[in-house]
Order: sequence, then C-alpha cells, then structure tokens
Amino acid sequence: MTTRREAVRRALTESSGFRSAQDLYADLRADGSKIGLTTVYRALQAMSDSGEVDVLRTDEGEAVYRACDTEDHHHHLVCRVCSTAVEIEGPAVERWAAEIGAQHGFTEVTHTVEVFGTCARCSA
Amino acid sequence: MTTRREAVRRALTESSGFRSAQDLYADLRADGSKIGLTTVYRALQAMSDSGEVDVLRTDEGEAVYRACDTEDHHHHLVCRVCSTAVEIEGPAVERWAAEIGAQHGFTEVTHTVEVFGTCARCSA
DNA sequence: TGAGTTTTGACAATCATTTTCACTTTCGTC
DNA sequence: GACGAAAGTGAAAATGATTGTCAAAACTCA
Repeated sequence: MTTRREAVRRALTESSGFRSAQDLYADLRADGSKIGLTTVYRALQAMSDSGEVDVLRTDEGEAVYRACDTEDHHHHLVCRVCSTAVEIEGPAVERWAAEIGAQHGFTEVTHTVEVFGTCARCSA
Repeated sequence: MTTRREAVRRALTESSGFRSAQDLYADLRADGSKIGLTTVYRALQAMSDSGEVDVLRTDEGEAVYRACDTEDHHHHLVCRVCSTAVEIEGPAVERWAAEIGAQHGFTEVTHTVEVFGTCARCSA
C-alpha cells in the first residue's frame, strides 16, 4: 500500500484543474480509500509548503490546490465553469509588478495574478 | 444617530488599508458603538455588492474590505506589514490578461491582480 | 397615533480547517 | 525476526469566520 500522501498527490495530478481538500477527500473515498479528511489536509499542506502544488483561494474563501507541471513561478488561466486551468507565464506582468512596487518605495514585492474566464468547451 | 451602515462606512473610510469585518467590529465597539457583528457583516456585504468597496481574501481566507477613491476597476499595492494600500492602475495588465484569455479561447475574461510588498515606512 | 416595513443584534447554525490524542505503521538496529 | 523511537493516520472535538433565524426596536408616512 502506497503512503496516503501519494494517494492525495495522485488524485490531484489526475485532475486538470484546481480542487479543494474536500473535493479530493470525496474523490478518494469514492474510490474506496479509507483515508481521513485530516490526512488529506495534511498532505496538501505539506505539498504546498514544499512548493509541489499551487494554492489559491476561491471567492468563497475555500482553498483550492493544483499540481502544476513546473515549480517555477507562474500564473493560471482558470475556467470558471469546469475549473480547468492552463499554466501561463507573463514576463511582462512580473516586470510591471516589480516596477509598480519600486515606484512607490515598496520592497520585497510579490504579487498574485490569476485570470478567469469560460473555456472554449464550456462556452460552446 | 446615523444609521449603522454609515458608521461602518466611516470606520472603513478612516482607515487607509484593507480591514476585516472583525477588525471593523472591534474598532466600532472600541469607539463605544453598540453595533452588532451581524450588522457589520451585512453592511460590508451590501457595500461590496454595490461596488462601493473592494474585497479581497487574505492568505488565511479572511475577507478584507477597503473603501476606494474610485469605483472604477483598479488594483492595489498593499503593505504586508501595516496593510496600507495604494490604488494602482495597470492598462498594460488589463491588455495582457485579455490577450492571454483570447489566445486560449477563453471568453468573458476577468482577472485578479494584487501586489504586495513592504512599504517605505515599514521597511525603515 | 398606528399599521406596516426595514433595520438591528443576540444567539444558534454552518462550514472549512486545525488540534488533539490514542492508535498504527514504518524503520533502523540489534 | 524482534524492539523501541519516530512519523503517519484518523475520529472526534475545537476553532474561527461567516451566515441564518427571529423577535425586538426604529422608522415611515398616511
């Protein structure tokens, strides 16, 4: 039996969009796993701490996770219907954010950028 | 006696950064108001619905509000220490987001962009 | 003034997330 | 293979923000 965290990682990897801890828990239980909700949270926490997965917050405040292809800094284009996400890079945005920060005397500037829309399939 | 919602609006306006509902409630009570927490939430909800205030989520999932100078679409440069916020405009980012969305066949594209840093005063 | 409507706030209910704690499993070592 | 420490697990309780309920209070305006 693989370790529980592996199961969570796999469940997350099999999906193409952002998923909440509760979602993943439901999926795993539906697949017959006896995993506990606590463990799902712990696995996600650990993976997000180590940078293996990206986290963001929905408008309702729920945390959603995604296993990305790269661990480098990047952003997402997320479908608001099916939650499928495309990883995007935006050198222009990176520069812009740094510049804005500098202009106002801010140091250690970071930023969050997420783009939402309705994907081709869902808007059909 | 002004209406409760006015009191919330004023409390929010007097502060230069993003504040949580709980913060505002504490402020108002500290000022001697007998306002209830429920009412603070209702006032903030109403104001955010009408676009009078901007809302965003902290990393911890708490909703924070801010009374902005303009109701037009804009973003923020927020100090992660004192939470003071500067309103910023980024035509470049607007264009970039729309473009990215179009490139991937997404429609009705929106975006969230927030820049964080340590302001000049706090990094001193 | 009085009926009807809106606002308010104490309290209970929700819901995601975290903690607690006792129980397993895993591992290195003998 | 056996043993004890350390890490992993999960059920249930605790937390904390937010929302729902409902009766009391304030306001409207004829």
